[in-house]
Amino acid sequence: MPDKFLKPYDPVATEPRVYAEWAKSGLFSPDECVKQGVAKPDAPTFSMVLPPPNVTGRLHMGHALMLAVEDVFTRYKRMRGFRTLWLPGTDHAAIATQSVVEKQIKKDEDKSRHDIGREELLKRIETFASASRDTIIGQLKAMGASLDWSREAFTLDESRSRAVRTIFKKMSDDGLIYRGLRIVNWDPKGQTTISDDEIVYEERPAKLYTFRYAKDFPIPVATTRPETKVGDVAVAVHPDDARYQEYVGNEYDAVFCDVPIHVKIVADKEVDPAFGTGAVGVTPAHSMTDWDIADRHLLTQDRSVINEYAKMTVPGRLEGKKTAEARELVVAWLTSEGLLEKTEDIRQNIATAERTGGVIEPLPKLQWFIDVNKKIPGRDRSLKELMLEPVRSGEIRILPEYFDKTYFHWIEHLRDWCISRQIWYGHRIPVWYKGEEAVVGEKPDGEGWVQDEDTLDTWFSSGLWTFSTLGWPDETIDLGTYHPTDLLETGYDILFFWVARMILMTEYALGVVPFKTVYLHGLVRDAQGRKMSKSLGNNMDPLDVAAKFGADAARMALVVGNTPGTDMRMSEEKIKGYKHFANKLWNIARFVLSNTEEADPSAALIEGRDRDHIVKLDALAKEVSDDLDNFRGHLAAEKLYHYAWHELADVILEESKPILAGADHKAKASRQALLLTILDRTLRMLHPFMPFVTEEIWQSLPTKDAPHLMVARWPVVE
RNA sequence: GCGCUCUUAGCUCAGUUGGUUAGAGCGUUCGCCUCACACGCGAAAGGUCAAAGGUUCGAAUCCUUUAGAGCGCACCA
Repeated sequence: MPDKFLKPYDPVATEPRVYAEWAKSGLFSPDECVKQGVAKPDAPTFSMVLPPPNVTGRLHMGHALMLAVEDVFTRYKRMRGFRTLWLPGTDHAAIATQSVVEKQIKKDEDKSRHDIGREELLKRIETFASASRDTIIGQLKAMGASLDWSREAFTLDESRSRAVRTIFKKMSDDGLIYRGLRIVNWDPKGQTTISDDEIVYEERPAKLYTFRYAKDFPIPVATTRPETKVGDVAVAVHPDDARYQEYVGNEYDAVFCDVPIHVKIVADKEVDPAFGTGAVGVTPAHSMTDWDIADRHLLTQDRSVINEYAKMTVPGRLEGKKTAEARELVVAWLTSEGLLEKTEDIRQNIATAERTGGVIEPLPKLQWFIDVNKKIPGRDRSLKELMLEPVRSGEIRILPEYFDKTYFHWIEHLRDWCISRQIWYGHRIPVWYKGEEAVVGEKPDGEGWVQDEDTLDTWFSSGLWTFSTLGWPDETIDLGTYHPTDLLETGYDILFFWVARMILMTEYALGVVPFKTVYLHGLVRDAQGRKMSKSLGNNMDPLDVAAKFGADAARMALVVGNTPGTDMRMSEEKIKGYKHFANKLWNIARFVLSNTEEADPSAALIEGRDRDHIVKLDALAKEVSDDLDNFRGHLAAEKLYHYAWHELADVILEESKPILAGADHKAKASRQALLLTILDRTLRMLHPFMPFVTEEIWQSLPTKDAPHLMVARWPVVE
């Protein structure tokens, strides 16, 4: 028995060393597995892409969960002889990354991005992103992730950029991408548009004002934003509302707080007769629904009264004022004119930008969109239908299954996807202008071409991730071999952001699904069930956890009993429990090795009642394999834990003591072979969950039949 | 408003398609440094599976209703 077993297991000293040995072997790569004979050249494949972490800093426990689950399946498939690819990478995360760097610059130098300029800002972001990437890669390795580093990708590298340009051009040629004036979610703080999904609603107290535009105006109107009323072009009432029917069609002129307005009364079914006065002042330029109402009634839509800095643009006393200030001025004016009828306190949901916290100001802007309803030429289907079909048919299976309802619900309400952003970090829109001319795709030859200023929504490039990472648009061997991928494992919180976009992009570009199964994990919360966040200071850093308890312990704590789709609570206590388990394995090995030093490990020696233990273990192996085949790692882990501790240690080891000390040599030999066999198989099955400690022990076993446990054969009887 | 999920031992959660006395971890109580392990061993207490009704030979598991909690989407004039 090696001396190392005389001391308790030390994960901190062991884990980095073991990882380095794996990395050196090259066996994270399926090509190398084939070359070294641990996978057959024609073996079935199992492939997965790593959801690329944002290069905004460092990983949190949610990432650790993702890594643990994905590595479990990866290692399992690899041990079962699949040509297994788990492909790593990072995401440039446009807005998120830029806003982190911008904040830092603001703090350190009190400068805005406009003070610094596009080129310089990009340089700084790239430096930051590259440092983040290094940190993140270190964390991925510390968690034991068996990722194929030879294929590492980045959403903004040249190969991925080419994929982005290619698909943009294809979509544009198919008429699916268009540029149009629409109401967008403008974030005045971040100075960019954001998508509907990047909005967070915050409930705040607000005041609801009931007023008339003028003394002779027949209908009182309720609003929480009096300052926008200078942009009104109509008043909408419900078609069935008896109170106002006689006025529908009438038009009125008024001067509202120094601003001349022209208001028409229209009937629209969108109006809720029970809210306020049942009459809506229609402000097309600054409200999504009002824009649509104006659209239906052919009213002016471009009556803009607020600019990108959330300041008023109308002449008179409001000019140049911030909206909040303007609101007070309008209320004061209404009061002095005797037009204000009522002020009520209400609770209101305010749209804010997820990244910057800025209050969203809906503005009409010229933006790039993807049309999700238009039929794709030659396919007789819209992008929306492409997203719907594979999930509906079961070609893509979402786990837990109930999430497909959420998915359908979201798609049904999906509107055209605004893909342009007014930030600098990201894929620049591949459209080139010269005078009246515009060219989509690669930069045309000749002088004087200017590229579109905007960048693409970061999800545009991450939507390509399963195939851009495999070399698309080139017809690479990787693409043919590993795509569609088998499993996509990610958090349910990005089902729409990312999973749906991947299905859209892949179905569109390749006409196939990006993955066959979607495994959605839940959120990792703190011991009290709160979300982990910087402001609460309850974050756990996976590196700290690994340093304290070992990555194996952290992985087990994250995996055992953690059903997909369900949030979990994490605590140091829990992780500590699995550190103890790693030590338990260590001591089991110590016992077995010290009692079998001169023994023959051949399983053929096992006889009599000892065979029953093998039968039991075979049954467990079958169950665990079945669980893993069906992505029930949480059950498999629990069963193995229970077996190792309460069967192997508590029962088998205990009953072995008298046999090993006894005089019956045949029984002793059988028992010794049994112990070695069971320990060997248990370690194999635990390896996907606790790769480090199992590898470290297995290296000292006489049953060792491969260079690494990582590529040893999975012990299941077929 | 539309939709989804959850409610199982003191706490945190499992329980795969309905099938024998409902499980685990932590915690608690009692006894143990027994030559693998005190990061441990042995034993014990603890649950009308939210409530009511239904389907069934049989329900924590399926259906209906109710109550409470959480989440998503929409609205938010």
